[in-house]
Order: sequence, then C-alpha cells, then structure tokens
Amino acid sequence: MDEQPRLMHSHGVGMAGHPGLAQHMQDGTAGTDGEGRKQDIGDILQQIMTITDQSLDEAQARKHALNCHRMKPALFNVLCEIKEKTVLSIRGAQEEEPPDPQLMRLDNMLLAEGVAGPEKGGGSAAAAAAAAATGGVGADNSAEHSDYRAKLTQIRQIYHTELEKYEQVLCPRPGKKHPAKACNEFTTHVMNLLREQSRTRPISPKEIERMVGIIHRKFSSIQMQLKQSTCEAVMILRSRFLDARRKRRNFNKQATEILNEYFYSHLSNPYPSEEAKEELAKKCSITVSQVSNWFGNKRIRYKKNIGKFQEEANMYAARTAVNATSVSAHGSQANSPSTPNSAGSAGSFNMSNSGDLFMSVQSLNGDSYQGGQVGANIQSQVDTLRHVISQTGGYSDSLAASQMYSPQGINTNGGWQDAPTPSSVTSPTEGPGSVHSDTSN
DNA sequence: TATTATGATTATAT
DNA sequence: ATATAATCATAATA
Repeated sequence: MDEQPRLMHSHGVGMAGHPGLAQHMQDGTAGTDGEGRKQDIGDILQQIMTITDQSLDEAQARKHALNCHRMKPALFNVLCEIKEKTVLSIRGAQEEEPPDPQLMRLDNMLLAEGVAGPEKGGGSAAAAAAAAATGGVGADNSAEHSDYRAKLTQIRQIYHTELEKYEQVLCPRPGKKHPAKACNEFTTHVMNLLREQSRTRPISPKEIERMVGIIHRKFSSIQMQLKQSTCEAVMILRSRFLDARRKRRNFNKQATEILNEYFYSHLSNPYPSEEAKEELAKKCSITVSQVSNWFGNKRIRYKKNIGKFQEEANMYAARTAVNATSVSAHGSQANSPSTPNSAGSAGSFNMSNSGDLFMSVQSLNGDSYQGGQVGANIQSQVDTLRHVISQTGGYSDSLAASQMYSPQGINTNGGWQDAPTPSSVTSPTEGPGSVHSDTSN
C-alpha cells in the first residue's frame, strides 16, 4: 500500500512533460485551422517521400535540430518509460542461462584431442597422446601418422582462427588491452548505432545492454556450432586414421617370433611381468599395451584350442630347447632319455588333461639340470623341454595332438593361475621377471 | 569371395 | 589394475 503513491509519483514526474511537448509540436509545425493542417500534413508526406533526395548534410542538420529541441529529453523519457513497460513484460521468459553441459562436453573433447589446448610442437604431442590413449600404434606407420597430424593441425588452425573471431571479452576494462575480436567490434558497432539512434527514437541504456546480451548469446551459439563441427571433423579424422581396428597391421615376423618364443618358453605361467613386457615391447618395437594385448589373445586362444597350436608349440619349444641345450652343453642328457619332465613341476597348465602323456616325469628334474646352469631360467627350460619331449617321446604327432586337444581338460580350475615355482629346484631363479636379453634398463 | 588369422576393444570379474 | 571371454574389424589366405 505504500508503494502505490510512490509509483504514482514517479509516473507523474515522467509524464510531466508530455502534454507540453505535444502542444509545442502542434504549435511549431502547423497553423491552427483545418485547412492549414491538411496542407501541413501534405508537406510532411512530401518531405518523407523526398527524403532520399535530400543530401546527407541536410538530413544530419535536421536530425541535429530535432535532437537539440528543448523538449526532446522529456519526450525521450516518456517514450522510454512506455517502452520499458512493454519490454519488461516480454523479458521475464528468456532470462535463464545455465552453463550448457553440451558445450562443456565439446570443450572437454576438443581439449582432449589437442585441438583446443595450447599448440604443442606442431601437434605431434597431441597426436601421440591420442595414439597412446587408444592403445597405441607404435613407432611404425609414421607415414599415416604424420598425415593425421597434418590434418589435425589444419583443423586446429581453422578452429582457432574462427574461434577468435567469435570470442567475446567479458566486461572489457579500459585499462586492459584486448585483441580486436570480431564479436567485440560488432557489439561496439551496434552499441554506437543504438546510441546514435537514441537521439531520434527512444532507446534506453537498459535496452542497449539487453541487445548486447542478445548479440553475445548469438555469438555463443555460433561458437558452439563451430565447436560441434570441429568435433565432428576430428572424429571423422580419428576414425579414418587412428582407429587401430580399421588399420590393423600384423606385427612383423620377427616380433611374432619373439613373442611366441616367450610364450612357449613360459607356458606354465605365460604372464610376463611389467618389466618383461617392456623388454618384449622394446625388442619387438611395439608398445607395452600391444604386448599385453598379444599375450591376452594368445593365452585365451591357446587355451581354447590347444590342438591347433600344438605344432607351433612344438616348434618353438624345440627351437628354444636347442638354444638352451647348446648353451648348457649337455643337451644329450636332457634330450635323449625318456625323461619327460615338468608335468609335475610346471603343473598347472596342460598337465591336467594329458596326465598319461607326461606322467612319469618326476624323476628327471632332480637330475643334473641345476648343476651348472647359472642364470639360466630353469623354469623356461623345463617348459620347452616338455614340448620337445612330447613331440619326440614316441607318440605320433597326431595322437599327441588329438590327446592334447581337450579344451575342457586344460583346466577345470581355470587355467594358469596356480602355476607354482618348481618345487624341486632349489634355486627358483624367479624367471618371469627377466627375459634372457640384457639391454639396458 | 568365403574363411581363417589376428590385433584391438569391450564387458565383466577378481 | 589386470585377466578373461566375447566380439569387432580388418588382413591374409585358400
């Protein structure tokens, strides 16, 4: 109830000049009788029709004259006030501006892809990071990689130049120097225009502010569009160049051999340690995660169908066995006697299904082996010997294979998990840790 | 062209 | 985190 009078009051002040002004206009522009007024209207219409013919100076002069009219401020106030009221009623609806989650998502992605972030060394770092993130193509395929990098750089450049255009400096301060952004230029231009127009039509500062807000929102949406299409472009690029599944390349023969060698010589526990993986990765010039992938695939596929891998297993076993025996120098003893070993010690893996095949093994491992061998990985030799023996032990290949082939039997308990260190050997030598190579670490 | 081999990814469990 | 199992998508092969 208090408010009423105040409101009325302020209204009253605003309206104060209204009648006077109207009256003045009437006085200034026309005579008082009907004829004169008609004549006058005709004049005005004529003026309007010919306004384009007027020179700019003339128009400016007229505008200036109007602007300097003594009643102009009053009229301006009134009209502004009226306008304000209508605008306010419209405004309430569109006032919310939450931090767009979609925009944040785009931002994050661009940052992750190395598009939005700071320029690093021509983008190679970003590309490398992206590659590593996907499990990493190695140092190979550098041709495709550089192609990808180039395209990514291109995208980033376009993105940045475009973004800069639409970037808006929030609350620019007089003291600070901002680079000229198109958005700001445009905003300034509009503001000047509106200010200029406010001399001839009612535009309040608040309205200008509002208009600036609208412009900024518009620019924001343009920015978002830009980000979205950049994201799309990057995704397409990625799927074309970096999706390793699409661009799968087999490892080279040598790498496969190295991996297989390790696998079959650690068959009882084919879980290379982190160090061993790094070692293998280095030797094969692939990444550690690729080594992990390889072993994961190998284990599961071997276990799934041992028969299929039997030949390969024998081959690698024989090979490493030859190496080992030639090194250790009593190959004959290890190899020849019918002392299939290992089933007992290595246990876990394929012993379970082929108990008959490997059964009588215990005896040998007591023998000789550990005697002279220094750092040799006894476990691995045991593994490889087992295969050699299985191959040469008097069963035909086919028989052995068919017997071996019993996926179930492999391990009802699940597989390699329980592989113990050989109990019989006094010095475990903790094999899995180190491959026999000795590159720097 | 159909099939197999293979590296990578995903879902799930531990 | 790491392993397994299933699955995907491509490379290689018959």
